[in-house]
Amino acid sequence: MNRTQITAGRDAHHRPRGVAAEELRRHNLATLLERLHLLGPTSRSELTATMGLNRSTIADLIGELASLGLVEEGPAQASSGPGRPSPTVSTRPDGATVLAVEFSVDSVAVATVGLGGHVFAQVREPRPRARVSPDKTIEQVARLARPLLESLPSGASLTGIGAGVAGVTRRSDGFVHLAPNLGWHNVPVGEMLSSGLGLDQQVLVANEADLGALAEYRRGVGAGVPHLIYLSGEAGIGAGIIHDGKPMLGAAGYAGEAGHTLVNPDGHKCRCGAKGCWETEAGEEALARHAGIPETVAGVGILDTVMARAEAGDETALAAIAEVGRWLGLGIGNLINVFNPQLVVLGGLYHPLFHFLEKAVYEGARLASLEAPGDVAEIAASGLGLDAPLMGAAELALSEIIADPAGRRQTGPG
Amino acid sequence: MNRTQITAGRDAHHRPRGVAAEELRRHNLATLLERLHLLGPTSRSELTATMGLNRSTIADLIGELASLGLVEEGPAQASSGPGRPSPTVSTRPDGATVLAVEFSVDSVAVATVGLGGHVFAQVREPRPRARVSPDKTIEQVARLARPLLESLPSGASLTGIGAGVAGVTRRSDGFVHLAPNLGWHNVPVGEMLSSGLGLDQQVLVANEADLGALAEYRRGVGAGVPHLIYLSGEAGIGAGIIHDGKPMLGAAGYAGEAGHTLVNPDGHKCRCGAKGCWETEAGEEALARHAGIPETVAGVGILDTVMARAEAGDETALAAIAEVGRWLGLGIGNLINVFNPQLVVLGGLYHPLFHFLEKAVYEGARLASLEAPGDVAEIAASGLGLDAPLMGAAELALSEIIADPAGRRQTGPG
DNA sequence: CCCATATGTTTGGCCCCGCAACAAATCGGC
DNA sequence: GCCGATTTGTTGCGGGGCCAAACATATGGG
Repeated sequence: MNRTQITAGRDAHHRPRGVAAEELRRHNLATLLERLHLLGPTSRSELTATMGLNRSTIADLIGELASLGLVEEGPAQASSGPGRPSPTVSTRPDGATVLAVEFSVDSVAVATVGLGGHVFAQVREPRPRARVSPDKTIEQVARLARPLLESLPSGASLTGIGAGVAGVTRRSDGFVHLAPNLGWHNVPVGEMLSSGLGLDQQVLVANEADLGALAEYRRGVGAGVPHLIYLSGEAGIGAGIIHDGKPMLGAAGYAGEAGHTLVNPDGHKCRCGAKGCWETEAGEEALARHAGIPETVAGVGILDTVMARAEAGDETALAAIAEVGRWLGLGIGNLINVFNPQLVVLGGLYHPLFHFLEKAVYEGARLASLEAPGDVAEIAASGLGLDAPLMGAAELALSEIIADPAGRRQTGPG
Repeated sequence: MNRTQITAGRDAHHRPRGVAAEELRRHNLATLLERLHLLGPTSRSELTATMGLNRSTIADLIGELASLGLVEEGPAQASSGPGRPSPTVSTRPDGATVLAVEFSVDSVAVATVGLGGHVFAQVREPRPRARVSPDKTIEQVARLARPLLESLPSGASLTGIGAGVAGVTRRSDGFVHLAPNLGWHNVPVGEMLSSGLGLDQQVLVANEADLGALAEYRRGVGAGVPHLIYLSGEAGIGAGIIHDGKPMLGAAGYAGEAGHTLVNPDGHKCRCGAKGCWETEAGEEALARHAGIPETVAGVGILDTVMARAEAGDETALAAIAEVGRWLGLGIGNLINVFNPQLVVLGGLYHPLFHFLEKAVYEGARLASLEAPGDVAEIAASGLGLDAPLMGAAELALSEIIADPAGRRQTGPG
C-alpha cells in the first residue's frame, strides 16, 4: 500500500517526448531492417511499395544499412514482367550476430544466431531437475557457448546476448527474482552470465514464456499474428503475451504469471500455498497424478512415460491427458475472455502432447469463454517446439540492433 | 477454426510503414496538445524542458496550435526567479468540444466537454432496467443532448461524439454486438445516435469499462499510472485495461470481458450458461443473494437497500458485502497475476461499496496472487465515480483532435 | 541603474524526405 | 536484331521541420 512507490513513474516520466528529425531516420532504418529480418529477402521495388516511402529514400536507407554491413544487395529474382529488374535486398547474418541462452527446467541450451534468423550453431544439454547452483549452471552454459563463439565466421560481430529463464525476471538488469523450478532465488543472472562468458556485453534476460511468445510471433505458427498468447508448460505454466505486435510485460515485467491464477477453489494444494492454481490442475504434476505415476517419481520422465503409454493406446494415460487438457482449456478460455487474442500457442510440455490434448482443450475453453473459442481464437501447437524460448532469446538480443541500426559507431566489416 | 480468417491481418497489413516528415510534425503537435490537455496550463519554458525540443520549435508548434484555435497564451505565473517570464499556455475548451454519451444499465447520461477536460454541462437520467428499445433510448439521449448543444458558447465547434455502452462493442463502426443488461443485440448504435442527434458526425462507440479505464487514467485516481485495470460493476463485471499508457483492446476489441471468467467450477449457474462465472459470484446478483434480497426484486434498488442496511450496521448486509468482496478479490488477484498492473480501480457498483469492501477484496486478492497484492498493485475506488465512463467517452472523442490537431482544415474561430 | 539570468525571437543551416527528369535494364513485337 | 513500352535505379533540386546561435526582452538583485 505504498502509494508513492506504486504510482512512481506517473506524469512527466512516462509522457512521450517530442521527436526530432534524426529520430525519424532511426525509425525508418529500423522499420526497413525489421522487415528484412522477418520477411526475408525482398526486392527494392517491393520495399518501396510496402514501406510507403519514395524510391530515392529507400535507396538511401538501403545504402546506409549496407555500409553498416547489415544488408547486401543481390541479383534480381527471375523477372516476372517488363521493366528494369529490381535487386534483391537481404540481411547479412554476420552483420549482427547474437548469443542466445536458455535456462530451462530440464535442459540448458545455447545458440549463435545472425540477422535474418540464421542459426549458425545450436547445442542443448540436459540439466538435472535436482537443485543446481546458478554458478554451476552458468559454467555449463559457458562451456557450451565457447566453441560456438569460436566457430563464428571471422567477420561476424557479436552484437548482443539474450537469455531466457524459467522464472520471474526483471528485464532492466537481468535479475531473477524467483525461479522455483530451478531452485533459484534472487540471482543476478545477467551479470553472472556476462562475466561467466568473459564477455563485456550486457545480457538481456527475460522470462521463458515471454521469449516463447516473441519467437512464435516472429518465426513460428504465429508469424505476423499481432494478438497471441504463448503458453509454456514446464513444471509450471507461464504465459507470454503479444498484444498488437508488442510484448505485453506489465508494470514490472511480471505479466503473464498465469500459473497461479485460481481456477478451482476446491482443487489441490499448490506449492505456492494456495489451492486450485491453474498449474496444479493442468500442469505436469496433475498429469502424473491422473496417470497414476507416483509423485515421488515425478521428474524428468513423466512426459516420456505418459507419451509412451498414450501412443500405445493406454486408456488411463489418454484419460489423464484429456483431464489435464480440460483444465488447460478452462484456463485458456479465461485468458481468451480477458485478452481476446487471435491465437493461443501451446509450447513446452504441451507441444508433444498437443495431438492428444487438442480436443479436450477446445472443450474446456468452450466452457469458460463467452463464445465458442474456435470462432474467436485458434489454439495451435508451437511451431518451434522445444527451441521457441531459445529462438526468442536470440530475437530479443537482435531487437537491439534492429531498433537502432546506426546506433553502434561502425562502418561495417570490409 | 477458420485459420485464414483468424490470421488475416498478418504480415504486410500490420507491419509498420515508413514515416515521412509531415508525420513527425503531426506527432509533435499531438504530443504538445496532449500534455496541455492532461496536465493543464504550462509555461512555455517548462514545455521546452519536458518535451525535449528546441525553444524555437516549441514556439512554432504553439503558434500553429494557437492559429488553429486550440490553445492560447496568457500572462506568466507569479515569477519564481530572475529571467524573462515565460507565458502560460492553456488549452481552449471551445477550440474543440465534444458530446459524450453513456448508455448505462440504470441510467443514460450526456455531457458537453471541451479540450482540457472542461465540462460545459452534464445531465443524467434514470433508465428503467426493463428492456427499452434502442430507438426509445436514443430518443431519450437526443432530448437530453439538445439543450446542452444549444447552450455551448457561440465560438465552440463540435469536433466529435463519443459514446459508452454497457456491452460488447466493435469500435470501427460503433456496432454493439451484445449488451445483455440493456437487452440489446446487434444494434448499430453509432449510426443510430448520429442520425438521432441530427448530426452528421461519426460517433465513436466503446465499451463502458474501457472508457472508465481511460477516464481514470487521464483524470481519475490513476492519472498518469501507465498500467491499470478499471473494473466496472453494474449488473455484470467488465474490465478496462490500460497497459503502458494505452488502452488494451485485443484483436477485435473484446478484451476485458472478465465477467465470465471461471472462478468457481462448483458455483452458481450464470445466465451465460456456464457455472461459477466471476460476475455470478461477485456481481450484483450475488450481493442480493447473500443479503437475502429476493432475486425477483433484483433491480435498481439492490445497491441502495444493501448500502442502507450496511450503514445501519446490519450484520447480514455487511457479511454479504464481505462475501462479494472476497470473490471480487479472488478475481482481481487473477487479473493482477496476469497483467501486473500498478493499480486496480473499482468503479460502478463497487465505488459506493468500496469502504465496506476494501478489506475483503485485499484478502481475496491475496489468496489468488503470488505475492501480497499490496506489494505489487494498489486497489482503489474510482476517482470519478458514476461519471467515469461518461468522461471516458469525452476523452475518446477528444483523442481524435489531439492525435491530429491540424487534421481538420480550419484556421480557428476569429 | 546596471548586471546577471532566463526566455522569447529571428536567422541561417542541416537533415531527411519527396518530386521530377534522366538513365538503365528487361520484355514483346516486328 | 532493333525499337518502343515498362519498370526501376539514380541524380539533382526543393521544401518541411528542427536545431543552434545571435540578438532582443523582461524580470530580480545589488
